[in-house]
Amino acid sequence: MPRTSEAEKQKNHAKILQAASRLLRERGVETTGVGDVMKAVGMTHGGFYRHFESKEALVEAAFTQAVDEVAGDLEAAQTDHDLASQRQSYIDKYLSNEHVHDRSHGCPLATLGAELARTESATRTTADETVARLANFLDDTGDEMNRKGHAMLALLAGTVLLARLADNEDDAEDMLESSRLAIELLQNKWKL
Amino acid sequence: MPRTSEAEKQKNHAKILQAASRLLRERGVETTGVGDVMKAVGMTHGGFYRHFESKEALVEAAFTQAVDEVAGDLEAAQTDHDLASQRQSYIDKYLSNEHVHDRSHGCPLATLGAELARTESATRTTADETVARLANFLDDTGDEMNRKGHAMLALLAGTVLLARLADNEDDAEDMLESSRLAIELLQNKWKL
DNA sequence: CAATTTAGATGATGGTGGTAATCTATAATT
DNA sequence: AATTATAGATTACCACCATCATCTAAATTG
Repeated sequence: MPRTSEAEKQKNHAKILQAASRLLRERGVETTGVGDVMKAVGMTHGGFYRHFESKEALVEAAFTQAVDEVAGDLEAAQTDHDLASQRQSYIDKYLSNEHVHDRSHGCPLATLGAELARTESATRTTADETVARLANFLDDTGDEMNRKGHAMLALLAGTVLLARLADNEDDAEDMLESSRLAIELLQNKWKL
Repeated sequence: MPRTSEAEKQKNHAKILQAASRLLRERGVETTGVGDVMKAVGMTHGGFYRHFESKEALVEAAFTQAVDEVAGDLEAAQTDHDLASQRQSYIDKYLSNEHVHDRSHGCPLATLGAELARTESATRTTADETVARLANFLDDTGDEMNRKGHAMLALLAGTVLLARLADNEDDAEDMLESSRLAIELLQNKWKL
């Protein structure tokens, strides 16, 4: 059957990346095999190394892809009409039931953060940069360190992390509501 | 060499649990093997199944152990003289550099939460209960759902999660300082 | 169109990890 | 003291996984 055209190769590359971006968030880095990813795109594991040098390279690319899916438009949106409403929309989506239940499309920091923190890979550095990007998107009115934005992001990520532990739908929802109130408080009463 | 006395077996059991509690937090569940744990206590993997029925049973016991190490005295302390200072001390320790850098003795929710959220194991339920315990320790003045306490815990866990991604000591410290300010705000300005 | 390159399939390799079987020396029991 | 039970060591087994070698059919090149 092989070989495929150059155009098709690029499509397949994108599909692998997409599948990885979702599967890694869904099942974690260590628990997702190269073969799983390839199977998800309808291919066998053999062709993988025509697309990526190693699993680690895939993880890095997929993480970046996940970040871009979730946050890629944020900076672009900052020149748009209503930045405040864009921020609020992001917060609302972050603190939604869908986000809690669908890891595969959610924030990669909440899902993979702990795993990445254990590594010295380039992916961890990417994750670190993502923290700054998101924090700056969430707020840029505070001090130079943007403490307000960082605190808001920590609250968001921590909320989803803990809400995903609940085996009860209502508990998860309470967790989200708690966080909404806290975010509001941070937004309105942050001094300096 | 075998066999050892009943008393020694119990000691070894405790040592295995302790090593697991630390190694799992340090390296994660999926990346820590039964053999690694046994090696850490100076034994070979063979004897493991005299102590635990499976790796999953070990994980559950070790997680509970980690929780008890970190939070076990909290409820007991609530009858003590100065609950408020005890809370503040807990928060200060949580938001410390040592906590960020020493995963092996830190809060298991921050380290293992994401991994546990993917499972349906008893350990996840334990983790869920731990959330409630800690939230109630952190605050009990609010509504019945204890939204304030839950928001505070989410902020704490999220902060440490993200601070551990920083490859720069100062960035991590800024993250912690941001969170301290936010905690203060939640403590003082939470309404209802 | 002939020659060459290569995307993806198949299968092998080496390593690891969880679990079970067996062994042995010592503790517990009678 | 003799017997029995068992903690921990050794070894084996099986499954999984990352990576590589090889094969092939089709795409690219000239």
